[in-house]
Amino acid sequence: MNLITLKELCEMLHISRRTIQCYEKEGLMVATNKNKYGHLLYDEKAVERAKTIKFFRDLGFKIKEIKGIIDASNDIKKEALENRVKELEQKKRKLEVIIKETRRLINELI
Amino acid sequence: MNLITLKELCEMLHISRRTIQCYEKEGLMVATNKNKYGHLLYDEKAVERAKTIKFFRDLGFKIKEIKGIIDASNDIKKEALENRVKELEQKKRKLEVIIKETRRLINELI
DNA sequence: TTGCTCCTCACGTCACGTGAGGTGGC
DNA sequence: TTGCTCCTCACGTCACGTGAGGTGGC
Repeated sequence: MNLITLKELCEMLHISRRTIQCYEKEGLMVATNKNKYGHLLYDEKAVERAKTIKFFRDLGFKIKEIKGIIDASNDIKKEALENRVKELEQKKRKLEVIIKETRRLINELI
Repeated sequence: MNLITLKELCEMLHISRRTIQCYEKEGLMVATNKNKYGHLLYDEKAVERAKTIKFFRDLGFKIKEIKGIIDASNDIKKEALENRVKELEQKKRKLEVIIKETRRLINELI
């Protein structure tokens, strides 16, 4: 049972202490334990949980939405992910359009 | 001098009344006038101003950043826009990566 | 004792969203 | 008088950011 500290977890996932604190307050995850000094500790399962939450966040899901799908069936997860992929592709197309528009504007600003 | 109402401005730009109110409170723009009933009115210059602000917002600039560039020289604007385009392309690449990852995950969830 | 790290609140931030309470013409 | 539209506050929201104040080992 390898336990890591909150700081190590944050460095591993490239997120802040406050972000993890937010996940915990919303009930999305819990620290595995505390050491004798009161420092928060996380085991591998907790680390995986945090990674999953971050993955959903990167996909643009809100914390409350994540609460609704992270422990749901594969069918529900799959549907949510498929819908999200469609939205992300929409977003990507919009990004491409605005990048082009901006390029044009930059050239006009010579 | 064609004046339009706040509602018409909002419909034209596909943004909310509250969004315009926010731009105005931050000092980014002002209503041209009010009619005798106190309704807010905007002339073509104000409409163009609002369009420009929305364009910068779509590009991801914060309101305070917009305050710093909207009335600046073309050189300053150009630099800000070029930096932003680079960031948007970064964002686009990240989006592509996460879309692929999600597709892979969806297939694993069969 | 000093410096360093961690912890737990809790207010701040950003760009609006969402009423609340009031006005004016029809 | 009723219904509809607009207006101006101002609190709420979301996901953290940023101290504040305190603890414990070295």
